[in-house]
Amino acid sequence: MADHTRKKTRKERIMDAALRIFAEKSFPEATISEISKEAGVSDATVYEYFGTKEDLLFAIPEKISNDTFEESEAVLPFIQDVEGRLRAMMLSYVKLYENNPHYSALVLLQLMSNKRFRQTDAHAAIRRSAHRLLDCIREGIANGTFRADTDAYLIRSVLMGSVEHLFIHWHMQGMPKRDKSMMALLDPVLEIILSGIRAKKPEQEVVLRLKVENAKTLSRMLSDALPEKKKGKPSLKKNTVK
Amino acid sequence: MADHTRKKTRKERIMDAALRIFAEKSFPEATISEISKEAGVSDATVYEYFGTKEDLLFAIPEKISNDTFEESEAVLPFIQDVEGRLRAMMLSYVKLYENNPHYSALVLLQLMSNKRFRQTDAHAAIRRSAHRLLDCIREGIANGTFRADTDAYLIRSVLMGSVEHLFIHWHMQGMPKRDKSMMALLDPVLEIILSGIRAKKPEQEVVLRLKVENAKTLSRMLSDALPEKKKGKPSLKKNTVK
Amino acid sequence: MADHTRKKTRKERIMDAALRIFAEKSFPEATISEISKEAGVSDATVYEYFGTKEDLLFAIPEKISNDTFEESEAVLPFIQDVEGRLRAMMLSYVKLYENNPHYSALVLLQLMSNKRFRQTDAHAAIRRSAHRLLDCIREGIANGTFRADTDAYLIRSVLMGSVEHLFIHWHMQGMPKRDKSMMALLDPVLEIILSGIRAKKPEQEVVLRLKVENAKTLSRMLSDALPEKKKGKPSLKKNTVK
Amino acid sequence: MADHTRKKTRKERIMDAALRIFAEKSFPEATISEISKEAGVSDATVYEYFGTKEDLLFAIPEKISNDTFEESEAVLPFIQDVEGRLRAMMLSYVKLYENNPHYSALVLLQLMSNKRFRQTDAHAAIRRSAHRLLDCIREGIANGTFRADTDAYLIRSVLMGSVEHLFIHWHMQGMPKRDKSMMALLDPVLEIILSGIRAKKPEQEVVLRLKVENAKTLSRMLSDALPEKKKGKPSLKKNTVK
DNA sequence: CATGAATGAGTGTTCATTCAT
DNA sequence: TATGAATGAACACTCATTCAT
Repeated sequence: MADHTRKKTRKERIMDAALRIFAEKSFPEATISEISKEAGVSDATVYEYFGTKEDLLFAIPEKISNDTFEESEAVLPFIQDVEGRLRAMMLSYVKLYENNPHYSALVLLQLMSNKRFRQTDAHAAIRRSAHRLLDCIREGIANGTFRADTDAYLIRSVLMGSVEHLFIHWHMQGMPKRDKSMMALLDPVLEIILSGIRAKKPEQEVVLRLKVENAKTLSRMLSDALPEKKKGKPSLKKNTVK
Repeated sequence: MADHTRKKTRKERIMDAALRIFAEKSFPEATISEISKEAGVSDATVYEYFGTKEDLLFAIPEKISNDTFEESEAVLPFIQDVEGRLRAMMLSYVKLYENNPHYSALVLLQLMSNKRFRQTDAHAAIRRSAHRLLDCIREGIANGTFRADTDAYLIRSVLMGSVEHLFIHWHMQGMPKRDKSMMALLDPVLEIILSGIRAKKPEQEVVLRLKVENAKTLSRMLSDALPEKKKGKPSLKKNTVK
Repeated sequence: MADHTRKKTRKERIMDAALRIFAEKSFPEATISEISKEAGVSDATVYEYFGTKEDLLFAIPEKISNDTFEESEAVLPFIQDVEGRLRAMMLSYVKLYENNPHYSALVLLQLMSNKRFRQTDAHAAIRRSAHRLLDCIREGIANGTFRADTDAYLIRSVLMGSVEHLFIHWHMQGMPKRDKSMMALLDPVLEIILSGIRAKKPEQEVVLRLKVENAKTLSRMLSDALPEKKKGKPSLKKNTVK
Repeated sequence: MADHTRKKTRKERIMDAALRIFAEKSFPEATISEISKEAGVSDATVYEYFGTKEDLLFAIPEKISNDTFEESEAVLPFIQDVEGRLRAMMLSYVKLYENNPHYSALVLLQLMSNKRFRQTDAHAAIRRSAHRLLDCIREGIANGTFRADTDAYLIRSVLMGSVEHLFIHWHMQGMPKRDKSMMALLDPVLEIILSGIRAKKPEQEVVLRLKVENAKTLSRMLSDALPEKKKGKPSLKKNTVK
């Protein structure tokens, strides 16, 4: 923080260049000498700091993901309600991805499908973060925020899949500037998904949702209805689709 | 269909081999000579049929996606309701991905992030298919199936992102055999997402959700209420989360 | 044999160039591209024929040593006496080394001390040939040609060490033309070494080595000796030095 | 000698490390940084003392061979007989090679075939030592110890080639511990070679090797011979083999 | 059509060596 | 004197691609 102005070290310059070039050309098509040139060092210097081209690749998310997830974790204890925490976590993803487009391109388009990356500390940090999301959803199920029949894994997949898909397409369209930032998409997405799994609170719902257009008429209807239908069970529940 | 038993042509053998090898090793790590060996032809023969290694790569989804989407399109006219058509389209994705794991690995893990692939006929077919999905969602909005304030793009992203995420993870875990096939995941996912955007049909809702425990009491309550509140609008609708 | 005039194949040209360059500059200092240039092919063509720089290195003695030792083996059955066979074997070494100076430089100065070369078929051929030498010496000991107390291993070391040393020095002096060819050195060397281990054949030796200083005295001594010792065998054999 | 306990200087530590590593891995495969690490100094420090990797290589035999040959030279004046001096010189080789296996591996397996090494002071010392050997053999010829027709160069080659060959093979078998030390091989080798070139001392030979088949006949022959040939020197000398 | 044979172009990686501190 | 940091210069090896047969 204090050294914002400090001249970047060689190592940082190399990682910055590598991130940009790996993200834009893909790992196999990027060459060490292009990276070293952009960083203003020699090829050999890259190998001073990173033993291997792949080591350099993995060093990037290693640094970023650790920084990010530690940061976001710090905020969580201050948020009480499950949905709020869920939103905070998703927001940290979205912010990270939006503020570091090269990073998100790298992770979403290349690293996620790299087998060796999945054995990396960086990927472990990502997994840890995904696990917290899962735990949070489970807590929501346990405390009645979400319906008891919710499949926590599936919800997580829908949540992360949605965000990832939005970013992947954003990247594939060349990251167009949009009036709404990517972050503005988060709440609608969350609302769609969460509204699908929120536990219904029945009594309240009657109270809340009842909209009496004409009380007199209703009163009459009820009176009329009473003698005839003892067990007026106007059906349904039709909750499952089809 | 009719030629199931016919001996595969050279071209088909090459494409089959290429699909498997590209999917398993990634495009840059696959070599023409490995493919030609598996196909039982010479390197040079591969170049007889496909001008370039990349041409061969793109020829694969070209063929598959055209076949598939034409097939699935044929069914749609027979399905009247929007949700049914939506489900049919999603199902055709899921079936394709699950039945052709090499193909889904190739498309989801490699091609999606390939810039040149986006200028391909194969990608055009994929876009067309994605566009039909969008149209269907819009139709649902127009005909009142979905809420008027639904963001069709967002819904499509959530739908496809969920499915893609599920398949990507399935691949990255080595495509484990699961008791429920991937297809069984579709309905829960759809239900979560669609239930979040279905238009509430107010009258029905009153009818549907009202559960009158004691009609007499209610009747009395209403009578009591009448004189005081002419326009008894017991608040509510509180639809926004939190 | 019949195709002496035939144009050399690429493979042969590569091996020829490699032999010369490896011998003159040493294996690590030789480069593939120098070899390929001299052979008139591309670098990649070298790798068509030889998987590795080291494979190319080992392919050279592989070919030569097999050819040579089979050839020399063919003559041996026609030579009865042990010394003659020994000489024939040594001669085949010397001829090979002298007629293929690059080959002898390579083998004597570089390959002999190369650990991986010792696991090679070429080295197996060399070992086989060295073993025949040993067998021959042993046979000489068994049949009385050589003294019974001869250390066959040691003799072989002395024989081969002598020849190798002579060639190493010949090479290190830049292979000077000499009035006597290297082959002319073989017999003197053999004579020195073999004369050191030949079993003495008593009768002949008497004739040959007798030097009578004083015939009268001897005559008298003999006369005196006659009655007593019919078979005067004045012992001796005293063969060990010192 | 006096400074056995003194802490080794940087320079010595570097040379010790270099000797071991050059010998074990070969010069081209050894790296400066491995050497400097083993010596406990930095790469740059190596270059303080030795201008070049090759300079470091040549500095090692330079030091050792000077030390050794000066030492051995000191003893020679005390040995009168030629064979004794020859033996002393050969022994100093064998001792040096056996007590400093790294050194002998380096010299015999790598330096001997290095052209630039032959322009080195170290090689000059080796040549000087080889020259003394030659002088000694010549002296033996001159003073009648060795036969007049001995080829001094050839004898030296046989002597040194034998020792070198034995050591090379010892190294190539991984320097096995042997019941007889390498030094114990020297005398048998010397005996084989020298016995092949020793001048015959006639009297002893008569006494030792005389085998009289028929004393009477011999006696008569001698009597007959006496008047005619005062100094009957019956032929002989037939020294060349076959 | 099919292919064996050939190669141009390229890249990751290594290390001896330098030099400012 | 000692060295940490930096690099220039190489080199083995790979592979998509071509083309004569």
